[in-house]
Amino acid sequence: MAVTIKDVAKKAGVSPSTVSRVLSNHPRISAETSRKVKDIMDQLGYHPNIMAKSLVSKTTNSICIMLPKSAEELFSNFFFMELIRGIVTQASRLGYDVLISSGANEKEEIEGVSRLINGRRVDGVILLYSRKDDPVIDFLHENGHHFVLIGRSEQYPDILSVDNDNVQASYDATKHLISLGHERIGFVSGPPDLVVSKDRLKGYLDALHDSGLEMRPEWIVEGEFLQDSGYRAMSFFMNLPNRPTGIVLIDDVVSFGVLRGLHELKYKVPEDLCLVSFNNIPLSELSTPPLSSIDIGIYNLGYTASQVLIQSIQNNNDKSYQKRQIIPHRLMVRESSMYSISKK
Amino acid sequence: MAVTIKDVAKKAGVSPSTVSRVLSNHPRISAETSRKVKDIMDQLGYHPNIMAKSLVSKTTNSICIMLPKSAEELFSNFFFMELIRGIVTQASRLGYDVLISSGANEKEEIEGVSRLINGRRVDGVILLYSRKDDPVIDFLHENGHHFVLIGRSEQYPDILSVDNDNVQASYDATKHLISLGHERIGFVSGPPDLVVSKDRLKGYLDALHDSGLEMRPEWIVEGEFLQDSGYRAMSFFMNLPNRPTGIVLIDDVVSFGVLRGLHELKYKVPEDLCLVSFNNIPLSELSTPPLSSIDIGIYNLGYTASQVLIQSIQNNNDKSYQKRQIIPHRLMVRESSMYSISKK
DNA sequence: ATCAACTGTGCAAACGTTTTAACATTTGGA
DNA sequence: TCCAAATGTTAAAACGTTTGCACAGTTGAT
Repeated sequence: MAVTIKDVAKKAGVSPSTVSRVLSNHPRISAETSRKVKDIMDQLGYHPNIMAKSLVSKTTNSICIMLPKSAEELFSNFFFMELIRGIVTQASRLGYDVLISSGANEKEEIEGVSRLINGRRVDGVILLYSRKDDPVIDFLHENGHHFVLIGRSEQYPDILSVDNDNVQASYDATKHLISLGHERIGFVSGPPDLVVSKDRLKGYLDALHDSGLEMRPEWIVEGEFLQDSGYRAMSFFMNLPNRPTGIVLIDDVVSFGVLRGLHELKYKVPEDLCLVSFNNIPLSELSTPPLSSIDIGIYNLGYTASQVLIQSIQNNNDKSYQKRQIIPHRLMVRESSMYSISKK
Repeated sequence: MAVTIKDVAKKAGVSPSTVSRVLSNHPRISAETSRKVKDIMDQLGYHPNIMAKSLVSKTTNSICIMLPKSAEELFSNFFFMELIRGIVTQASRLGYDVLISSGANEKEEIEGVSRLINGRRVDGVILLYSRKDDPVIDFLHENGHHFVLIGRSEQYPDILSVDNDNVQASYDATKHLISLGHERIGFVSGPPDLVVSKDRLKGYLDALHDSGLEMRPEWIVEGEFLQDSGYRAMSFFMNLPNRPTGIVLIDDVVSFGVLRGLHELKYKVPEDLCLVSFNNIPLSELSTPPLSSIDIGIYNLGYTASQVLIQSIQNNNDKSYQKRQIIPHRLMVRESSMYSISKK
């Protein structure tokens, strides 16, 4: 059917081994033979069978991405697509293919990843999230598979990971409000089982503490990465007797919910409430008013994750490289936080 | 190293063939043998080697998605992620893995897809876009590969494709404005080399024609799927002597650009200009005012594309199924178009 | 009792590569 | 001139499956 290495060999009058060596640029092949074989390949339209190659070489030149079920959420769409773009771009540059796997729950996720990695279909895995106590991480770690985590693991501090300095980023966002004179600052967090929620909360608390500002439990609200959470947080905050004048939010989409609510209730942003959030998705400069946001370099996170994973696959033993990569963040100040509080 | 079918066979005291047959639920295997072999598999932690299986069965149980370089554009992020989710979900349900491929230009795209499909790494391809005269389609069609197009091909009308009835959808959007009394209606299109731009333009023109309304060339503007295009179209329209009172736009993100411009210039939506656009991305109900938009069922497009492709792979010969699937669309009327023009 | 059909299993070839070891030829230093 | 090293190529085994064919044993209708 398809043309194989044997067909090429026969037509070129050499052995299959020679053809194989031409393919891999083996140093001991003469220039003449190489030329001739390559011509025949073109002529016959030869394409190496990747499966056969993988079978014998025990390496697949592909990696897989675990897409969490939470990718269904609104927030995730931009974030994950951007991550995937970064991953695919760098992987492809390094000659790797990318598979996407997903599962409806943790059990399915493990089954999927196990099938792919134990079935020798992929050489490594990228995890796009970091839950606390994640059994998928347990599985990969215990069995010594190659993987990299986008985010941070509390269970295994020394695994390969690519992350932002979320504590610092949140510290920066909070300090930004403090520098504008805000003294009552709220925080809208994400699901408590995500490490990122914890880290950003810590940065917020640190900043308050360092500035000698009051921290009140009722100024901290938990939610999802959904605009509804923002809406609800807004209602809650605005009804407090001594309400915050500024808030830090875990994600831009949550901010959109807050904006919508404030608009409905005829509040003004930033005069009545200042907002700073995370992720700097493209629409955050399109909202009314435009949102101040911490750019976390999503594409760069994905790009670097590919890089790190493939490096680890290729230098199986070499432990010299950095285990944990930190992608720099950057506060984009826009109208939603441009309001100074004058002290009375 | 890893545990193979032979290890299982030896331990179970049967032949490798029997183990293989247990794996594929061959009818002639006795219940007792099957039980025993399966126990041993669990005990040994056996996982079939997918590569070896593919090599002999000449089928990979995977498909690939060609991610166009335009995925870098803003609009695309939500759209493509949603498509991918649909594709991956259905593929995984049918036991297929999904690979993502991309290329910086058409040449790279063809090389990538050729390597994967000729290298027998994937059984079929899903194309996420439909350009006019696309060489990737030429390549796939000429070589008789399995593929499905999300969109429509002008070159090959009878290839497998999943699409909306974009002409009708655009007709509906335009009719909606007409039914509110609008008589001067503009259209903001996308890049002219995309089939979808052409189809939506046609629906708009048909609707005007059927209602006996005037069509003016200056009311039709071409752009990209970017908010900047919307901004520019807005400036252009609002400076016309006899400007439109309503416009149909190729994409929600373009509408965001229009909204921003109108807001800056203190125009009111929908009073000064009514908007209806396409795709109904989640943020379109969050904008001020919320956008009227045609929901095209993005997830469903992806889901169906998987379904159709895999069906075609599995029934290689059977030509009985529908070549072209149309996903229903639905107009979501929101505030941006809720303004009737009274006849004078 | 006979034989056809069925049931359950094993043997061995095949899938398309890579790679080890071996071989033949050439080169060049002493 | 001789031998060691370098160069270029090949034969054959291996990777882990699937599957057509063969075979033995059982069943059941005549």
